[in-house]
Amino acid sequence: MTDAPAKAWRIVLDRIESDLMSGELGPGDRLPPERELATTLGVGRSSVREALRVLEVMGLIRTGTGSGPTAGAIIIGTPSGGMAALLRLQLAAQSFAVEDVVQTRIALESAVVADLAAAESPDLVDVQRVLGAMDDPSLSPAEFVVLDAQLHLALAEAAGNGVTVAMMGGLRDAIEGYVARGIRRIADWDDAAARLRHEHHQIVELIGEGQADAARAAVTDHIRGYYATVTAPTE
Amino acid sequence: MTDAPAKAWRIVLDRIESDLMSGELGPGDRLPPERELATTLGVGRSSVREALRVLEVMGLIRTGTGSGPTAGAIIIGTPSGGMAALLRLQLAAQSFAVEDVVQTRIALESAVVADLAAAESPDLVDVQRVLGAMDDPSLSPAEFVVLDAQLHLALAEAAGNGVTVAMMGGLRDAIEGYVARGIRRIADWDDAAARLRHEHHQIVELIGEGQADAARAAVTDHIRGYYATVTAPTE
DNA sequence: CGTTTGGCGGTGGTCAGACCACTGGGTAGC
DNA sequence: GCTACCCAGTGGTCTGACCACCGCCAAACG
Repeated sequence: MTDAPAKAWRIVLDRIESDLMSGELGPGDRLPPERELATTLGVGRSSVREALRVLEVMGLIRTGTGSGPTAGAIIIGTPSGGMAALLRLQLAAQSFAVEDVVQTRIALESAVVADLAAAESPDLVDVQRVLGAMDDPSLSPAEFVVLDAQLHLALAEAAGNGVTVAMMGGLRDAIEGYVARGIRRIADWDDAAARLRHEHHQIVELIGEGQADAARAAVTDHIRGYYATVTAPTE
Repeated sequence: MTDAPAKAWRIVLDRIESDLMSGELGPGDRLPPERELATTLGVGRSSVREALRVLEVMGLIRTGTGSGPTAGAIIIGTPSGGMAALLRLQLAAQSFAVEDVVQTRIALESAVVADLAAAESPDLVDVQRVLGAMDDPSLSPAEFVVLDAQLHLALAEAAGNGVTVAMMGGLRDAIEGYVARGIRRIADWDDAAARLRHEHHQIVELIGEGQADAARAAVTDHIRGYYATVTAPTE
């Protein structure tokens, strides 16, 4: 009873996780070849592959064919995509509501700007750079959206919290498909873009002035207004 | 160049995701049998299994052998575990820092209590129930920690944001292994527990009084103090 | 007639083997 | 010395097979 026969792929997953935690494996390291892992752990190669697939989708490893430094399963240093994939799938499965995702994004971003405003001398170089790039009036809506994403990510990165960066990126990625439909519906794009630009500048300014609460409120309004615009009634 | 041959398992994953978004598949539905999916999509069964494994670890489906209603791959209604698994693995891979996880938890929970305090008449029945249960002075540290987790989760659920609930649960789960070591190091457990109890009551009270900012500050101090205690120098 | 029991079909779980594409390095040929 | 080729090792995929498990149903039994 008590000893439920562990599934083969879970053996592999657990082993890799414990090796990661013990420091046996670390960022940049290469996992043993699939065939070797299989014989070592006493499971079939397909089971090993199922475990590696999970790690790959979660953004922990990168697999490459051939030989050389790029081949094999390599542990990724900076996480990327995993959070987005998870949120996107859960959103698709209706486990999450779009409204909740937006609200969570507000919670995280308002905390980010509040932290930045409270910081002694935040490093806003990247933020300022993207902010300037967005002032180009010839930007297409698609380009504008890309830069907008970069701007918000830059703010999170400036706060220095990797978890928040990953979550914010994931949250935004997950709802990108929903807002993309809305972007094309905006009648007066130039007007909307002008408002977003103004709000961006205002938020960064508030951060610079150390007004945490005001920055928090501005970001909340900014994000909520953004989604209100792109999800406005189509008629 | 442009037509990168899509990996077989990604074909399966994308197909299932699109079926989910189009409403073709929904919570409670059963996926086609692996063999049928394989022939339908023109891939091997092993590729189908790799995709399903990803969905399973992410908490989207539950697989069962045999026949009957519990057999096959069934889409889960309420997400669980996926976020925790992702965060735990990323933490193990040193992609995330424990400090960042704690900070993100503070950001989310402070937003939760602020929302609750701002709400007209929040439903705090579950919160009050767990709060009362924690007053039992005969609780062991392990039991106390379990109830503590329930309390914080109950707060998030009261706010009605599924994404935040999942993230908070995942964040807490991910660092559970780290704090478990610290719990046993607390010299004066009764003293620490008394302080935590007091802070819990205070936070709930502030929510009831609608003092959003004070509740936010109290939660921030509460969580930071908690982790400061369990990660205190061992000497 | 009611009950028990056995087999049957369909499901996921796993493994073994084979083949392919790709990459890098070593070697034979120029 | 340089070039072109071949080889070994890697992930990627498919096929076939076998097993454990479970519900269903019919046959056997009382």
